[in-house]
Amino acid sequence: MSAEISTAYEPKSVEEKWYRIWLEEKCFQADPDSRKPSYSIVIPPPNVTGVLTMGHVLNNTIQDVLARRARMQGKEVLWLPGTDHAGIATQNVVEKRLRAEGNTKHDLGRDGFVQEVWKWKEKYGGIIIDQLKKLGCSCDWSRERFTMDPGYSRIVQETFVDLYRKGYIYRGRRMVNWDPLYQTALSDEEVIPVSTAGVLYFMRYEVVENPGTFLEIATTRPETLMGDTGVAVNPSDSRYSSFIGKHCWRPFPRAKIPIVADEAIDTEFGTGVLKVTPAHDKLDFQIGQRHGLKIVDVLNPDGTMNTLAGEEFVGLDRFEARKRAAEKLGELGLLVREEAYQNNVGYSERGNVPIEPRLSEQWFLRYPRIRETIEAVSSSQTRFRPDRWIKTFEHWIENIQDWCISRQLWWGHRIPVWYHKNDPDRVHVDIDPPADPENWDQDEDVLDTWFSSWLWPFATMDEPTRKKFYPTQDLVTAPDIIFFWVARMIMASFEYQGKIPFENVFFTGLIRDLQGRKMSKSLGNSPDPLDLIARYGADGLRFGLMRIAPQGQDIRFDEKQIEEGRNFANKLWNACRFRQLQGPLVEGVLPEKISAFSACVLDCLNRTVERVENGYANYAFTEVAQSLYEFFWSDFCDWYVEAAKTELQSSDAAIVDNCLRVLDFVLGRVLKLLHPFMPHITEELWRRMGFGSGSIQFADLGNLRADNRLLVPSEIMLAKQIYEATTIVRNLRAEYRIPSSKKVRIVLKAPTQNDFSVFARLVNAGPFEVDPDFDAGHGIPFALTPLGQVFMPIEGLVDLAAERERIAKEIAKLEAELATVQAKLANKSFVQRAPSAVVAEHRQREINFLRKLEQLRERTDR
RNA sequence: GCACGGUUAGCUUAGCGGUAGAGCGACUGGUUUACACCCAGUAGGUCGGGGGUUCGAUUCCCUCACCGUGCACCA
Repeated sequence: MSAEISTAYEPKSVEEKWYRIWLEEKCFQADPDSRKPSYSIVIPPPNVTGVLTMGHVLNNTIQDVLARRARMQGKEVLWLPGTDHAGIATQNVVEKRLRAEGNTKHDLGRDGFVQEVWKWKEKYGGIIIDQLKKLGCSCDWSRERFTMDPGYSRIVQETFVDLYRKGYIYRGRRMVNWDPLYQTALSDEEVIPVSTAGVLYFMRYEVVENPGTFLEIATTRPETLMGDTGVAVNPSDSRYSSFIGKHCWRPFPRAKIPIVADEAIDTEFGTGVLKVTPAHDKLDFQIGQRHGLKIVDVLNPDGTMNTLAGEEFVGLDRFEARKRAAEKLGELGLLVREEAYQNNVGYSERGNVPIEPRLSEQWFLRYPRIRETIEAVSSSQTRFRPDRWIKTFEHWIENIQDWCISRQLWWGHRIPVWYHKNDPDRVHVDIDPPADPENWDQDEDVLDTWFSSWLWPFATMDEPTRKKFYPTQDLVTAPDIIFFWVARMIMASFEYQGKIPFENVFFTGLIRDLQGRKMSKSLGNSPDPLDLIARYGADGLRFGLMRIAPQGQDIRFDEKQIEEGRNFANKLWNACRFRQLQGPLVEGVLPEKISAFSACVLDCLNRTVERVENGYANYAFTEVAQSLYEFFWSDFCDWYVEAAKTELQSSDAAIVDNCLRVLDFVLGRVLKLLHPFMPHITEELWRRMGFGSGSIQFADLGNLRADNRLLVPSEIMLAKQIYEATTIVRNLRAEYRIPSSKKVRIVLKAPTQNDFSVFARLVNAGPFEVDPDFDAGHGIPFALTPLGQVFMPIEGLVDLAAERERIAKEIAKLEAELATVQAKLANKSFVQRAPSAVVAEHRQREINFLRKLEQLRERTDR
């Protein structure tokens, strides 16, 4: 027998111990040469700067559940981990450190800075990897990848070169989203619309040809008026048609600008007149193109005004300049009025500053394989779960714009393009530099981080690994990166592997706080998962979270739920402790000696296995966790173990023996079923109890159900009746305020030969009698149970009035229910149209109610 | 503006055509052969409002309100 188990489960040492052993035993390593069927999943690579958040916990717990279950199903499992170099985020972290030391990246120069980032990465990067280990993740760490590993980088560059040669990648001077803080272009996906309280300024421009006549114009951005090179109205707008072709005076710097007609002008908005600033607005740029307007850029890359804005504005921040421009308009008598105005302003996702539409030279990708990608998702070749995300996905991809893939950063994959020093039109696009590098300059930009992430599922695998494990089975991710990542991976996979990258995409919900707000650093409403692990254990955290994470629905996080997870682990621990105190394990349930209670618990187990399997089939992890929770706590601990306490005392050795066998059978199954959710505690108990010498991770999940021959319906029914009767009698005791610890005489008035020792114990009877001829005196507390009439003769307590009142209440309740049923049965339409089974069920209920009422009335009438 | 979710006991939620279920919290009682991270029991719900379909609607349809998310607009 193993050492005795302590009374409260202490996760810390157990979790650390097993994780260490799993790594030592290389339990998580995937073998491409294995003959077993494969199962694979690639981790959504967290930022190398990242620390574990609740989102990661949710995400990675689900992946671990899937991976561990697959392992137990006898599959060769690859869960491939790694981190993302996270261009802006990482560069920013290192720049901040430099600034703290009084340096800038320019002091180091490009190469020096990049080296500095690598140093930082080696020293501090990837903390999250260790945190994932604390969570128990069964990743194959021997295959950990980083998006800037030499091999990975090479694939990124090859991809660029290949797409360039195929004509998908091109360079162009275009309007892009400019982040003035980080001073780089961004893709459309990195711009977040934020509802902002602003001001709509109504100003007036004088018409050159009609002095004294003014056009009134509404704008939110007066600071860009120095870049106005035109004024536009809708050609159908009769208010302004006479001005088309004439000119306005731009007030400062004073200049004549043409009045043009353009369909894009909304006559309803503002005054119906638009000032056209082609350098600082996407729509204005298009209008400018159509009418040959000049482009005057009045902003510096950092969001301050440049010399073209005029002397008094130079160097002012754009928001300062806005105020100043409005003031100046006022001084000139050109500001008509100001109006409070709520509008959406595009913010940089990373920099959290308003982005600036800016004309610049950038690299763009025209997406490949769009049709195949739409088709793969629409036809469920890659299946989205829940499938409502298909619509979102289709809408995005059908309106897709070319992807701006260049970033003005130093940290990242440098664009493999060189320009000839003497002949700028000569470009060299290749993964290798030109043979005469001294005559060439390499492009200064790096690629968008997502341009490396979109290759993740296959760029992380070598050829033999791909052969065995690609495409992967499941991808688990939050829906907020459906465009950034999921869609693009499918396209890349079609282009380079000729197939889908994953069979299923499971979109988790977002974790919110109890007020429904997103968790964020600035709100400080995000609990630290490591702190939760320290207090509740990784298993408790995992199970608690999984039990409240409904399919594709956002999750209101409540620490109470994690506490319940810990409590559940403790319950499991103690149930095993109870079992261990009874002696060593006994394998195999014997059909001939099965008790009613055993049959009942095995029946419940089988139903639970059914629910669990359905849950997994539907990716309904909450359903899986919840079924296991209910079965184990309620059916097994509350009912079966309590019943077992009686059976284990039986003088019949066969009964004792088989009860132990059933306990062991169920516990073994429960440990296996729970292992994907609570890997550490189940491993500890599995080995400590002696269920197997090897790791539970590889225990066969094949046959979890009890043999149907054990499930005699009449026996199951008997157990259920006894349980129901137990509740009724406990209820009766409570009504009479008899402490649950106090033994009290219980008489079952029924002709029967069954053994009621379990019942007697469950209701804490002392003594318990079965007496078909019991002479029930008046006022003796009484209840109707499925076993028959139960009396509770209490010494010195015969309160006729109280008992009568209690029964009267019960009668009233029954009568109300009876009335409902009878009303339905009296309804001809119901009897005729409802399915006969439903009608029959109602008739049966009517009979049952009548029978009960009769017996209750008998008690009061006497 | 368009689209997709959600609205069930004080809180977190399950159910999704045929007697509304759980956990937490509240209340009552409890050191009973593991577990107070526990056990037994009680109270608490016109299932967001209105209309429709149906013998019957929390469940299906329409509509409104509110909350959330995405997309578009964003002068």
